[in-house]
Amino acid sequence: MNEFQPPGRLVTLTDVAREAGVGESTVSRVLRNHGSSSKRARERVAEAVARLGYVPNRLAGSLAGGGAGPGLVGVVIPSFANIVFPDLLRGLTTALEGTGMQSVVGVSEYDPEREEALVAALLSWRPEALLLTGLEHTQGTVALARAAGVRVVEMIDTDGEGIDSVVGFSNREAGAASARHLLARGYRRIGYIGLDSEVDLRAGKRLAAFEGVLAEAGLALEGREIRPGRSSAASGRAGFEALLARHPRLDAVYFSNDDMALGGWFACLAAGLAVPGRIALFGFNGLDFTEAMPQPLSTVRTPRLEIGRAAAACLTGKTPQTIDLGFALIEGATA
Amino acid sequence: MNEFQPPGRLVTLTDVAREAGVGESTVSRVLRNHGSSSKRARERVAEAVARLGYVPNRLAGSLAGGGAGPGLVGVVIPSFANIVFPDLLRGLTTALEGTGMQSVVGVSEYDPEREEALVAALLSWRPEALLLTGLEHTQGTVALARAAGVRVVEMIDTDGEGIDSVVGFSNREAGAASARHLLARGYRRIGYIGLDSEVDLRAGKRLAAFEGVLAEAGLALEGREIRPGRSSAASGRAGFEALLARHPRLDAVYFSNDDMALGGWFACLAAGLAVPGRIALFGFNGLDFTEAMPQPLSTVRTPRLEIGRAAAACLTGKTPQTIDLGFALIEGATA
DNA sequence: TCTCTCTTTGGCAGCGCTGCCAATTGTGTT
DNA sequence: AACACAATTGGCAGCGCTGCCAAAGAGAGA
Repeated sequence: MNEFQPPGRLVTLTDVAREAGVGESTVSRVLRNHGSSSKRARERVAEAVARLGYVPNRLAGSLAGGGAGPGLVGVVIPSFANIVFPDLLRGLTTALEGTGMQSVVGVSEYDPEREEALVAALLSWRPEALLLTGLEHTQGTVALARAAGVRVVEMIDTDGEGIDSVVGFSNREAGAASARHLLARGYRRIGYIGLDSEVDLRAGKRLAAFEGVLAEAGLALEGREIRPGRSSAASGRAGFEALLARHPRLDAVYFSNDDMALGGWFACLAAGLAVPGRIALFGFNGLDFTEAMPQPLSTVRTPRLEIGRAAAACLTGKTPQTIDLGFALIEGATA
Repeated sequence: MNEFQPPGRLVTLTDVAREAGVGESTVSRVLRNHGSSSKRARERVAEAVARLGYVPNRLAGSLAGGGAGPGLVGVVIPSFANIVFPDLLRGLTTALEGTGMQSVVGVSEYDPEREEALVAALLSWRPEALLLTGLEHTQGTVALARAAGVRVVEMIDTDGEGIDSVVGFSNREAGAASARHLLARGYRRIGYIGLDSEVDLRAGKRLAAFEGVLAEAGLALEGREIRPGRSSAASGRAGFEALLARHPRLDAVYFSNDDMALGGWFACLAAGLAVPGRIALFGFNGLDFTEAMPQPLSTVRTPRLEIGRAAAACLTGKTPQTIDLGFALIEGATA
């Protein structure tokens, strides 16, 4: 590498051209392997690049080429604190690997206004595509996304109208399936533990559908505990203990998330409550640990990695797509 | 928003200038709130921007301004699968919020070569700074990072020489402290369960220091189980069962990660082994769930969020820094 | 040897923006 | 009313690269 660069001025393509004794366009062509070039030119350029330690400037490249070549993908997720979203990114990154695209990530903290600001900020980097979470956005977000003229993929939820492409599963159906499962197992005095539905809209949809099924059976939630902050085992445990203190006769609890359910299970263990004999537990997401539990958690497995991967596939697609990847009800041993 | 844009041509600053009836430089100045401008100019520009739905092109802006204004930050993590790294990103993103900087994330899958390729790719977007994980990199990575002329922050590990800035804690000391704790509690027949140390180098350092302390006490690991794939409760449980089958007389197990330890605890529960009476469990990371367990897990809490936050602070710093954020040994109830 | 075609090459405009500078306008002073 | 001075403004070069095009070189065939 060249250690004699005056700091502040990086090696440019022009430097490489001079060093290699060829024209700029030749260097450009060789580097992008685009158009024809002689073997000799390719060698000289490669040498010069290595000698100078040239790193192309994609800002300039994308600007000049009108976004030619693989570029950036803007991604907005609500949070890093819920494992769901890293899982999404994991699937996405895996699938993006090899395309040369890089993701620029923004975190909205479940705030639609912040999401809008992030979308504007991300679009200013002229990404090739925009990935959002959920279907609910501000008008401004929708307008920005539409006007950007790039593929937009909304992930996770399929219950509603998308801007462009949608990849996910039906949260409503997942909630309904959970309720049907509990009813089929004979549970009637059911409680719910989750976060604010105004914040986690998908959990809100599941809960609404869950309650809908209960209502059809002439039942209602016997109690509910809405927890502040993020989803965690500690919060689930505290919520469970509080809920059970208020409603001692509950025979099942539906959690918004497996993390929370794990906390509930810990609480049962600590209090010596038989699961599911005394009380049944039902989670959501199908996180890894659930199957390792002495009694596997009854839950709904969501295709998080697959959503990320499918979203990546959508990005490059020519036409908008709507993909429902479904979910799987895991019977487990806790409900 | 303007719905009449011929697709493919986005609104430019020149369009805004024309619409507002002012010069381009005026628009530029107003938008960046840089230099002086009259109230009238500001209003007209704001109107035009709103009317046209203008989104600035930062590719052009950064190119022209020599990287002026808040830009991109390149981040390379080994994986999204280990909660540690999303936690890092969470801290980072939180701290970056409001600076206007956006992070471009690459995942190396613990492969140094891939890390090098990612660094090259990220640098081509001319980020303001580069965040790497750990201190071990290929020569090429180091050369690229050095030549880039930007702040480089290596996160998590402080056991060694950094390229520029370093934020983390001593993995060696964490391993040593864990061993001292187990020895002090009287455990002598100790096993280890973790992933390949060649892959997770930090875990390797912890284990080496752990074994070093045992050696000083005239002891050695009685057995070890190296698991393929990623860290998970399921893997921890399977590893624990396998290890205990081979070494039935173990009285304590040190896990490379709390996830794995949770799996071990599940195994004990399923097999009816008293913890820590029959066998003690010791984890690493201090993940959220550990404190919600009926017996809180004995572990070492690592300052993951804080590392992310401190790294963000380093980015903007004028001089390289080395920050050791330490760790906390959590006595818990399993060892 | 000469022409015709195909390959390879370099020059240069321009992507959208910012920095610089000179020109213009407005304000306060005597 | 004429002046100095500050605030505001627009034109234009140029950031590093790519696309286009015309020019030059290399073969191939007559």
